[in-house]
Amino acid sequence: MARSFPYVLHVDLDEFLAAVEVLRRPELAGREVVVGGRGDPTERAVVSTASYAARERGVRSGMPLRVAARKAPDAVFLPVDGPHYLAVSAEVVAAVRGLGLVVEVLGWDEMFVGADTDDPEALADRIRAAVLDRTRLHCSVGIGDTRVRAKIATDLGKPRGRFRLTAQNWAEVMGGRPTTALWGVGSRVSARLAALGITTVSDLAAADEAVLVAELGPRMGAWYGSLGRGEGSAEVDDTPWVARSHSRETTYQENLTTPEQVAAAIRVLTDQALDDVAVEGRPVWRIGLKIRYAPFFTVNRSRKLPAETSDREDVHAAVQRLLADHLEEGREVRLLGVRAEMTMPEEDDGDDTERTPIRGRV
DNA sequence: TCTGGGGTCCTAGGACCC
DNA sequence: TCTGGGGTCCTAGGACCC
Repeated sequence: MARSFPYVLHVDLDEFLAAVEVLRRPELAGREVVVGGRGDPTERAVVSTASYAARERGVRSGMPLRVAARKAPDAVFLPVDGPHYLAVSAEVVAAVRGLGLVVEVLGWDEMFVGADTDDPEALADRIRAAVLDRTRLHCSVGIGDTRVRAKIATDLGKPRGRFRLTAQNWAEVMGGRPTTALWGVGSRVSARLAALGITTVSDLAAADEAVLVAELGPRMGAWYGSLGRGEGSAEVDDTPWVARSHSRETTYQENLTTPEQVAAAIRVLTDQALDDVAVEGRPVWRIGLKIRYAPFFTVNRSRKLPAETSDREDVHAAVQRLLADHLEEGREVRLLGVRAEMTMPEEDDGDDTERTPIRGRV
């Protein structure tokens, strides 16, 4: 159930993937550790998480492993071990739920927690202690009177700390920062805002909503305005997430060059995506295809199926048709992806749930 | 520097129907 | 012969997040 709280806490593990790997290999403590891809810095892959020591050398999430290796030649490179992180993540969530709190999981390493208390700092400390006690992992906690403020506050408390960000200190703490400091404003939107003369959070907070709507659309325009003021929901919803789609994509170490190679690779990806769909037990109603041609030009194509289906061969046939209709032969292929969108279970509550643009999990 | 993988949501434009 | 207005469905593309 979704419920509003006086305070929302945002709990975020510190250097999660790297910290988990250090637990498995204590001799790595304090060292430059980079987790990404298959752990081979000569491959086409990027950094998932770098330890704080590696960050001091300039290594960042999303950076190509090759670049990371140049910046931190002595770093230890490790492969991403998703299943293990998922298991550890479940332990972290259990530690917080064990305190009798309402928890909304956002991803592997973060969650919102409902706080009905006069002393949110004390609760934050209890959470940090419980997580450390059960998993030997450190986390940081953001305290806010909205979800947005809690989420942003966490970074201000990192590492191993906490920070309170509410209507009282929002303008003072955030006003002078660039709009990209906000959760949901990336480089593209910040550039469009800058063209309107809006460069800081306080600029955005004071911006004319009509101007924002004209530039960014009716829904998003209004939403960005409130974001600049830190306003928004203070709800925490602990109902389990229902996935809308599953997808698989692969960047090939060597580009694919023939249509036969591409068709075979698409079949493999479709099978993998359908394995995830099968766990959900819901039919597929739409399929998507992603093709990244060399050097780096990406197209997405999708198609609604003539009828919902749970038959694997139906989906295979549809994906192969979509591919045949859109693959440009003679161009080398760097990445392929297949997405299957599933029907949603019938909703129990008819009223349309207030959905914020920036969501998603993992 | 040479750019992963798994997701979600929003917007715009064309097709089609009344 | 040149032309409405509204609504819905579908697809492509964009943006963002972890």
